[in-house]
Amino acid sequence: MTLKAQFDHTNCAECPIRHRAVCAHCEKDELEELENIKYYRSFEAGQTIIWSGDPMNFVGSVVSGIASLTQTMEDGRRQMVGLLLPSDFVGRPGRDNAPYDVVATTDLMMCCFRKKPFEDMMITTPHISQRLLEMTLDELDAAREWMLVLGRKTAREKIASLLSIIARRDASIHQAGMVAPIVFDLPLTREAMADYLGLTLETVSRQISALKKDQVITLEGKRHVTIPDMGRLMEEAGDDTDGGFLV
Amino acid sequence: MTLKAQFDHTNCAECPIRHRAVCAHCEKDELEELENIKYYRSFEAGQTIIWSGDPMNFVGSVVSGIASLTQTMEDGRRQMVGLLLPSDFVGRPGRDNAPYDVVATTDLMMCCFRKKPFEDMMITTPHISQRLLEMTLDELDAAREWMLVLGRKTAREKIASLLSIIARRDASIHQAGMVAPIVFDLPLTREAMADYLGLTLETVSRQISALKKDQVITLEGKRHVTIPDMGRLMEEAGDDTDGGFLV
DNA sequence: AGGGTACTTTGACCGAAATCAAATGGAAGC
DNA sequence: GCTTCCATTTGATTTCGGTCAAAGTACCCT
Repeated sequence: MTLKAQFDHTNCAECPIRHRAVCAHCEKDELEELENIKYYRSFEAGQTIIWSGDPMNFVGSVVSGIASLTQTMEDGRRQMVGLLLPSDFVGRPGRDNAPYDVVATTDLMMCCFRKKPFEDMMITTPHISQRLLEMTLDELDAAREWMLVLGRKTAREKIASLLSIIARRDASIHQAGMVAPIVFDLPLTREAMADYLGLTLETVSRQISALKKDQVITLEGKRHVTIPDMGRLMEEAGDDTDGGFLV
Repeated sequence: MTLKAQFDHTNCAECPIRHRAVCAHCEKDELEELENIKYYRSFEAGQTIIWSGDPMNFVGSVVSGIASLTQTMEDGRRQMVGLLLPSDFVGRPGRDNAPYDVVATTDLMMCCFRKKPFEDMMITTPHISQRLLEMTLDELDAAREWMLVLGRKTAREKIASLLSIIARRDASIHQAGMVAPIVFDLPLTREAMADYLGLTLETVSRQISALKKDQVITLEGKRHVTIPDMGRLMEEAGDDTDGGFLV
């Protein structure tokens, strides 16, 4: 595993998520302590990392790639309840069993800590729990935003909302402004988008076709998206467009 | 205000939410410090406590009554994104403006702290931020459960889910088992239930009538509900019924 | 008692998204 | 090149919940 070997030699100081992850507030000495208990794990696209109900013996951060949290009903209906991007945290200190399936949506690299040592460190290192609190509050806000999407938006608005979320994230990573056209690759299949938005994959496909026809977006292939006018997309999403950026 | 006077003299030791609220982990001395900066505020049913976008200069705990967090789109579509019960925390340390409307659903008593002193105390008192982290993680779980309801459940299942949530909460407060019939009053109007579940109030009304006809529930008046068989209700909610209690 | 007002129920009809079904496209393997 | 396997698109039809409309009910308030 070249990938794994490469990461084994990475130290925290040059970690790409150093300033955003659960370790963001840590001092040098705290970071060294974390460094002693961390280990990297890689997963392939499609691989289930943790099954709902299984014991969780580690927690960790997404370093690269995308993972999703999904709930499934007995009859097979599925709802994605979390989309985990680089720097996002997986697992809950103090909990033994996973409440959701965690699935690698793309190839994925995670920085893991065995749960017990991490929990011990949380008690002695307020910087970690403070950062985890910030991140959890942000996730709660995102979940509530998402509840509005699920509960009240039309299929077209749902698709536009998802696209604008991905576009904004991409723009923030690439430091680009919102003026020029935004270009990105969809990291999700139509089915995953449907699970995210509480739709069927057919409806997702139809609404993407409709947005394309109406020139809100442009598609090259199935996944490569161009947003010529971000303001237009946000109107389609039903989001408040005046004033500026949300959150 | 007899109510207010009564609460002014309450000390934390005899507070009904002492062991569940953000102060739950505090030691005696920490509690005294909190006591110095706390003040009570009461609100009437229907009163808006905070408008979305307004500056928030306090945070606090619900002592009694129910409040709700609601998001509203420009065209008036509304989605409830949080239901705040006694001991739940309102506000986010480190944030200046409210992201949602906070409305008193019933008459409400809150234990408030001005934001700045509370934030200062959070830094010096890990017990507070640790407890707030626990509570926020619980809220995040609840929000994700709710996302499954909003995204994938039918109208009938949504109503049954809401009833079972309220019934379980009531049962936990009254220490009652799940064997005997459960009886409670709905703390929400049909419209508030619709806002909670992403439905219209007409659909809520119809589905409640249907559950009544099928003897899943019994109604006296519009609000007084009896659940003869909790297992049956949870089946109707589409929840895993085998094994036992969720969460 | 009467008359608001707010909440709730019920009915008729419509439409957006689900369901069922088939075709198309694209990448991997042989 | 051809086949296989997925992901995706598109079409036809159905259905659940929304919309519009009208009553019904309970609780205030003089």
